[in-house]
Amino acid sequence: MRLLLAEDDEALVAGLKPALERAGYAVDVATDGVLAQRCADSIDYDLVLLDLGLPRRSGVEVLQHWRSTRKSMPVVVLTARDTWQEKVAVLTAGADDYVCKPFHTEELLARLAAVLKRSTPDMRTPGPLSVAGLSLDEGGQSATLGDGARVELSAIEFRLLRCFMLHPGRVLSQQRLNEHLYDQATDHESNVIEAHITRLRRKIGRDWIQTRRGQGYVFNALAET
Amino acid sequence: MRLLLAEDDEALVAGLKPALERAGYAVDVATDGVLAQRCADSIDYDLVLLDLGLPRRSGVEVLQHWRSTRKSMPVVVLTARDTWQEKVAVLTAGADDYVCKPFHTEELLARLAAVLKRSTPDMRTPGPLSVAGLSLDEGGQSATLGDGARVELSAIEFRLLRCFMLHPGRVLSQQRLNEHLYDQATDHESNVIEAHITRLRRKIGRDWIQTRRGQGYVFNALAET
DNA sequence: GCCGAAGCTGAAACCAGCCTGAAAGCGCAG
DNA sequence: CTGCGCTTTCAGGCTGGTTTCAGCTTCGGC
Repeated sequence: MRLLLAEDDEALVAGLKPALERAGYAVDVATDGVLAQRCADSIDYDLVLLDLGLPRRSGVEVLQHWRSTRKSMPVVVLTARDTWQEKVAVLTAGADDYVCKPFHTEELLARLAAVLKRSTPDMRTPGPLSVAGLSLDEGGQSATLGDGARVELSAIEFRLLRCFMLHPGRVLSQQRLNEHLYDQATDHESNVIEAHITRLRRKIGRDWIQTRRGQGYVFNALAET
Repeated sequence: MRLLLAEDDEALVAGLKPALERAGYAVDVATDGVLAQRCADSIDYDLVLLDLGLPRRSGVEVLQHWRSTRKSMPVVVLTARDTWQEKVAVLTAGADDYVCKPFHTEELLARLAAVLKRSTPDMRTPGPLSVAGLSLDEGGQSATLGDGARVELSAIEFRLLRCFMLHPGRVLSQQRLNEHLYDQATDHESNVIEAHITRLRRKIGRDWIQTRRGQGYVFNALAET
C-alpha cells in the first residue's frame, strides 16, 4: 500500500507519517502542490492524502489536474476549514473523503481503510481478506491456508502478500511491487522482490504466485485448468 | 440508482426523500431496523442511507448483519452523535461514509456521489479491448476467447495481438509490426514476426489473423465467414 | 503444370530473466 | 554487548521466451 502525504505542516507530518507506516503504508511526503502533482504523475499511488492549503499550488488545483488527466486513485482531503460549502466543492471536484483538522489519528486511519475498501474490488466485506482458501489476518501478520494451517509472515512478506491478494489475477511487475513495498527513499537495483517471492512461496505454497517472464507475477491465476 | 433510506425521523424523511429523487435516485424508505434489514435482503440497492438510531434494531446491528452475510452495497451512516470513537466504530463495522446530523442536503448528495463513484466499476478502467468475441485483458496480460477459454500470452505475443486489435481490418505490414514491437535500434532481417504470428495463431486460433501475401496481415477481416 | 517468391513451422541455440542458497548487513530486545 | 531474526546482496544455475535456421508448404504468374 503506497500512499502520498501532501502536507506542508511539518509537525503534522512528523506525527502522521510514523502512524501511517505503523499501519502498513509506504509513505511518500510532498510538501507543496507542485511536488505533490509531480509525484502522483510519475507513480501510481494507492491513495493520496491531500492538504488543501499547500504552498505553490492549492490542493484543489492539484486534485482537478489529476481528475482531468483521468488519474483515478482515491484522494482524501485534509483541511482546517469546516464549512459545508467547501465540503461540497471538494467532493464534487473528485475527492473521495474529507477530514477536518484537527482530527484523531484513529479516525483518519479508519477513513483511509473505508476509502480503500471501496476502491479495491472484492474488499467490501469486513474481516480477514481471503481469496479461494487463503486468508490474511491483518491483526496477527499471519495467513491461514485452506487446510487450516497458520503461517507467520514477516512484515515485508505480509505486505507483499496483501498486495497480491488485493489484485488477484492481475500481473504485477517487479517495479510496481517495489513501489508499493518501499517508499521513494529506497532505490533498488537488486532482486529483493525475487528473494521475498521465494520465501513467501515456501511458506504459503508454490502455486499461489505464478511468474510471467518479463512481465511480473500473478496471484491465484489457477482459476481454471 | 436505487437507494434505501433507513430513517425513522419523519420530518427528515419528508425533506430528504424529494431531494434524493430530484437528484435521480429511486428511494425506498424503511422506518425501523428490522424493515431496513428485510428490504436490503430482498432487493439489491445501489446504496443505503442508514440512521444509527433506528427503533427495533440499531443501525450498527443491521450493518453488521449485512456485512456478515457478504452484502456489499455501499452504506452511508447518518447519526447525531459526533464523537470520533463512534466514527471509528462505524467505519470499521463496514460503513463507507459517515455524516453527522444536522447536515446540508448538498453535502449529503456530494458524499453519496463520491461513494458511488468508487463503488461502481464503471469508469475505473478503460475496459478490456475486445473485438467480436476475442477480448484482451490488459491487467492480466491474457486473452479470453469467445467460448470463455483464457489464454496466457507472452510479452511479445501480447503486444502483437494488441497491435492487431487496435487496427482491426487494416493491413499491417511486417515492417510496421516490427516497428511497433521493437525499438528502432533493432534491425531485423529475419522472420521473427512470422514466427510469432505462428505462435499467436496456435494460441488464439488460426482464423483471426489472415495473411495478405506481399502486403502483411489483417486482423479479423470478414469475421469467420 | 512449373517455378520462384513468400510464408509457415518445428527444432535448436541463445540469452535475459528468474530462482535460490549462502552469507553479509541491519536493527532490535534482552 | 550479544544474539537473533529479518532484510538485502551476491553468485551460480536453471528456465523458458525469443530468435535463428532449415526444410517445407502455399500462392500467384506464366
